[in-house]
Amino acid sequence: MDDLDRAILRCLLADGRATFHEIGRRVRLSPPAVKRRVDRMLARGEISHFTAVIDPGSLGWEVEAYVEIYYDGNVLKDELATSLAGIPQVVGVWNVSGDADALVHVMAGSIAELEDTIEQIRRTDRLQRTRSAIVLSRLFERSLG
Amino acid sequence: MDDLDRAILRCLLADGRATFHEIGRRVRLSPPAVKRRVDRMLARGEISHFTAVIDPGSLGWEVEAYVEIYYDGNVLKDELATSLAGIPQVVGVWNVSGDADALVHVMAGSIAELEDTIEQIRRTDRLQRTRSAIVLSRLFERSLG
DNA sequence: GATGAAAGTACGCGCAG
DNA sequence: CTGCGCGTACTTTCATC
Repeated sequence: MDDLDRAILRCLLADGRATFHEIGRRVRLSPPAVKRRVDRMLARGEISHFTAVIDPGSLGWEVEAYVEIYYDGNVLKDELATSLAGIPQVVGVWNVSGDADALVHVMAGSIAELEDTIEQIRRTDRLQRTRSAIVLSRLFERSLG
Repeated sequence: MDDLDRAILRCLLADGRATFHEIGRRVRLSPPAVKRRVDRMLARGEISHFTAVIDPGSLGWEVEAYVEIYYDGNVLKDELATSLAGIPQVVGVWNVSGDADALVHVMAGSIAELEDTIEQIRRTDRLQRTRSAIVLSRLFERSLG
């Protein structure tokens, strides 16, 4: 991972479908050289994969919330992951240090659906309480370059 | 946005560099038909753009935290966004309802850098206090399909 | 379907260890 | 002298009309 790789990465973060030709033009490298470096970054896991960034709103995901969960005693990571992965509205879960034990990212179509989802989260085994923050607006979001 | 569009979207979420041929093979559509639909989704803003998903760890971003911020009185969205956008470690900011006023997503190379970053966030105008949750592990993260 | 562009592959060269 | 990484040339596949 040198400066050239980082420059290629910046191009791919900005446009994940950029051609090797176009990237090569920007970083002054031939298309095959760019491909080799991209393949290497993929093999090393530096690039996980490529994806489309979608607008949640235009897909009907109007409500977003971050829900802290507090549990009673010890809960295994796998246990928690498995039970929460079964809820489609749960799009991310992180174990955290601090007051709460875990942070859950929820996307829902409506406030009612959010309520249902939190209700479902609360049914998780040994879950003590939750503390929610509903997203009012995204101020900004950027990819790490 | 019909089922066919959603099927195409699923392909692009799984592989943002998939060719129109490959997508067409999966959804039983000709490559030009796929392209027209993708272009339409881009034009409508349903697909925002394409990008590479990178592994934060292999790029040196070893520490991740969510920082709630509480401010004193009213703070304008633009004001907050502008001042926090100046901190490179701040990768996302959302205004939220609940106890806190905003939620800040922070990525840092080390605990020391995280400390510095929180210190910087605290220097934001009219900021009263912060409450941090350091991410211990990602249990899972998925894209909304 | 046809054409032009990009991806993928093979081979040889130059440079650093 | 070996390994790595680039570029050129060529074939296959894809995009676009």
